[in-house]
Amino acid sequence: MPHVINKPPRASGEYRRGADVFKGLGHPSRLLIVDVLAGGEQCVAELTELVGSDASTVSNHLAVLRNVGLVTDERRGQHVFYRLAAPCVTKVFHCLEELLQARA
Amino acid sequence: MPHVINKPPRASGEYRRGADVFKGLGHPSRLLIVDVLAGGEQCVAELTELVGSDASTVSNHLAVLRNVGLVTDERRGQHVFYRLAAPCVTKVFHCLEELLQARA
DNA sequence: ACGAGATATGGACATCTTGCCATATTGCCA
DNA sequence: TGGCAATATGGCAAGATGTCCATATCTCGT
Repeated sequence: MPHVINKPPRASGEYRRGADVFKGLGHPSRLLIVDVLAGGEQCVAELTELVGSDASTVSNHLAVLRNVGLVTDERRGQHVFYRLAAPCVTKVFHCLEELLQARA
Repeated sequence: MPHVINKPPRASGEYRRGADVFKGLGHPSRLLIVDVLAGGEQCVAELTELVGSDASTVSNHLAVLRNVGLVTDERRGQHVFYRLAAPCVTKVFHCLEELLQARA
């Protein structure tokens, strides 16, 4: 994304796709989910427990994350397991930590 | 943020603050602005030109970015210059690029 | 094939977000 | 000081989002 590397600002379409990814991370519950998944895959039941919201709500959040490509799902038996689609998300968290730190 | 490093999932308050930062990046115009700022500070007039929206709209976007701590502003003469609050944001962009790549 | 547990989906409602307009505010310069 | 250019702010209407409930779908064990 950075035009630091590729001089001219990107086409608006790219910004929209990129913004959608960040929008996916822009909700406390989804951020919690992604943080948990950074530690390894989890089934929906477990995630629902951790988030503490209605199962349908969590399912919706997972759909959001799936739609923007942040996570992938795999059914095994009667459970569906979610995992991060790209391990790189972990690095994004480090950056976020830096940011929050800097602001304080 | 990652509980990969600091085992237990963080307090909900932290997730809210973190989510707010991502929410700040979760809009095409704001992402464009941040991308431009990654190349160096710019005044509002220039950013307004690049975004192509009403000046008040751009001003609002800048306020959002400022409120979550992503950018800082400095008045010099009749212009207000914005710059990234943390250079680390550039790294986040690299991660985003990786993500978009992986999904394609 | 049936019943139960686990997820997903669709509807309804409240809330937040976005964009533009009109209107302040601020700083420069004549 | 008056006026102009650059930003910011408040208000409003349209659209997007978040949450829950009810219901559908899928998988397994019996």
